[in-house]
Amino acid sequence: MITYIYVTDQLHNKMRRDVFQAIADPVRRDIIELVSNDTLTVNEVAEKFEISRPAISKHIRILNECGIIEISQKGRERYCQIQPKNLIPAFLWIEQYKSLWEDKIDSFENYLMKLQTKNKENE
Amino acid sequence: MITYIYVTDQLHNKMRRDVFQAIADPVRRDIIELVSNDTLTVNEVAEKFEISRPAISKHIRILNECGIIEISQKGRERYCQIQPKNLIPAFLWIEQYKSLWEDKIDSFENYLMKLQTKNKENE
DNA sequence: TATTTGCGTAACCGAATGATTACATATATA
DNA sequence: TATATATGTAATCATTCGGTTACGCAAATA
Repeated sequence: MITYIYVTDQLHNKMRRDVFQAIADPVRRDIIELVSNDTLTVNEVAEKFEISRPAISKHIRILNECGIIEISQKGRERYCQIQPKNLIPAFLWIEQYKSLWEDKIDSFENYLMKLQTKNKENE
Repeated sequence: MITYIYVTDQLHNKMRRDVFQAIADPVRRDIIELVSNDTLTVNEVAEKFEISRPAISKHIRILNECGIIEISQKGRERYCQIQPKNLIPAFLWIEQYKSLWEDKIDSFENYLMKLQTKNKENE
């Protein structure tokens, strides 16, 4: 499963742009959380953070470039809306290990159960 | 939900160590995939990649530091095993948006269904 | 029309990242 | 015991990242 691409910006920098890299930053995760409740303008998003508006602007651009945030311009305002389906690749990647951790938890529970049974036998 | 911590290494560098940052790197995702099937030594992991062994060693250290990979030393060999339950925080974070993308897909399906119904009426 | 507002972008900066090579060290083997 | 092997780590480097300030420009408003 290929989950990432490389893009080149105007200054010849190579950047990875994929969902995993997008959600790696805690600020961006907070932005996603914000716009998942409301459709907010860039400024409204920026107001919620301590860091500068241009910094938020950049984060939003990254989220937009990998499709997690959709932007609709209305006059001079840009409304940010979540596009949740673009989180699916990341979800699926992690989900493939779900059975593994469920097995481990299960066997741990079994271990605890056996322990309890043993203790009861000793009472 | 706090999903990350900052640690300081011996050279006074500050690094984020959390699951999201761990799985942000495609090489580390590939390592996770590898050791989810087999328990492999560090060298066996390194053999599967083009990059140098020390580079892989570092990646494994990062995965180990955030608990995704467990290491058991046997003689001079270090066996790497997946510890899948430490993927759960990332899984849960993404999963909270599942209902959103399911709603959107659902409404898209509804839209398609309505379209088909309309077409049938026109036949 | 002049001013304010919303927001992108350029230039810059320090720190983090990911790689490399060279080396150290403990364990296995001849 | 001498050598080979498995692996971590230090030093170093180029690149990327995430932030800042300064500025530009189009749209709204006075």
